[in-house]
Amino acid sequence: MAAAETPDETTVGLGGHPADAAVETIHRELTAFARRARASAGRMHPELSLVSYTLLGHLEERDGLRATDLAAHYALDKSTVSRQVSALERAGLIERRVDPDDQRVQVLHLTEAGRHILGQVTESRRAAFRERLAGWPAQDLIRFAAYLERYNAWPGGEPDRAAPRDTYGGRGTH
Amino acid sequence: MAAAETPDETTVGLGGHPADAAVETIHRELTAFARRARASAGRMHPELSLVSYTLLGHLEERDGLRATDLAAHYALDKSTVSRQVSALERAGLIERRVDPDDQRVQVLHLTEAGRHILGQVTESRRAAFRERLAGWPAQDLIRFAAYLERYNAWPGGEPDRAAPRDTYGGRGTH
DNA sequence: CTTGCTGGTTGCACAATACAACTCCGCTAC
DNA sequence: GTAGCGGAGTTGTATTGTGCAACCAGCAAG
Repeated sequence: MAAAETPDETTVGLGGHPADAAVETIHRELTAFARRARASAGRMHPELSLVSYTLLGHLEERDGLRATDLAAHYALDKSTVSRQVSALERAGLIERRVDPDDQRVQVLHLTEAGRHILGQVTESRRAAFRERLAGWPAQDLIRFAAYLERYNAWPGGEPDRAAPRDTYGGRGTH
Repeated sequence: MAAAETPDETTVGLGGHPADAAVETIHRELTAFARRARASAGRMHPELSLVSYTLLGHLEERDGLRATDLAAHYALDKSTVSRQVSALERAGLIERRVDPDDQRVQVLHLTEAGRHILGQVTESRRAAFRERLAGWPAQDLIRFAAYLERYNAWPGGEPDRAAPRDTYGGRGTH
């Protein structure tokens, strides 16, 4: 799957090639998707914003993360995460516990309620996705999923813990 | 989390099958992407927010759209579009002209400045995407692009003009 | 002309976010 | 030890995108 070869920038680097158009399309479609994701997510579950949902989902996968981890993972400011986490805690969906090894650190855990809500939301979100993907051949689904994973896994894209994240030239104003 | 999988497989596949996992992955990855798109876009081009960029891009493709069209297309509230359009106009990137056939309607056009800026932003955004997609075989790029298009083209998803948008049925009075 | 619909704008509220200043804590150097 | 540095979180402040509701302005029927 790696397809590490194809070093030929020629494939993706030159204007006018089908591949170039593809990049353009990917760019546009992904952006369009992003534009809507938030809106629809909000409509579906007023209870859980897209952010909250995402954070919660992340916690479900890896219990015991620190706020900083989440911030790094999503390229969010710590303050944002802090507030989101506070909200989540206030809502009783997660718990913050001080790491015995390092008093500065707060380890985050999903509560039962959190797990429950997350389950519901995931279920209905998944249903929507499934509906949307109905009719797709399994083969395509698998490939699509793989592409997305590959895309998101780009180094610098998801600096999971201790990551440089110079992807975007650091602090911007690029 | 594919634990309690309700096997309504008729849709995309059979519970617990690779296809189902794929849907799950698509769901997760797409969401993760959405979470970041905005942030990175903002960092890259303070000049043009993701929304503005998107709207502008849309106008480039189809000159002479109405604000309502954009709203429907992106599932945004008309007020939001109205404000964005105003901003864009204030910035001299687009022009609003009254439709001679219907005085209520404002037809939107890109100005030269708008086209120019859009070109720049598109170029650098494309560069980023291209960098990220470098090394992908052309075949994969094309397929990926096609998948995304197919995904976004879902009937309820992009109600171009006259949109029922009952996709997400519930009007979560937020 | 009155009613009703559609496109658009404005007032208001709110959520998400960034940035900066600050507190706490742990670690290292003196 | 104490001082100072750096990392984790929190809080203050401002900005932006957003939706909803109320509103105004044309068009189309009756």
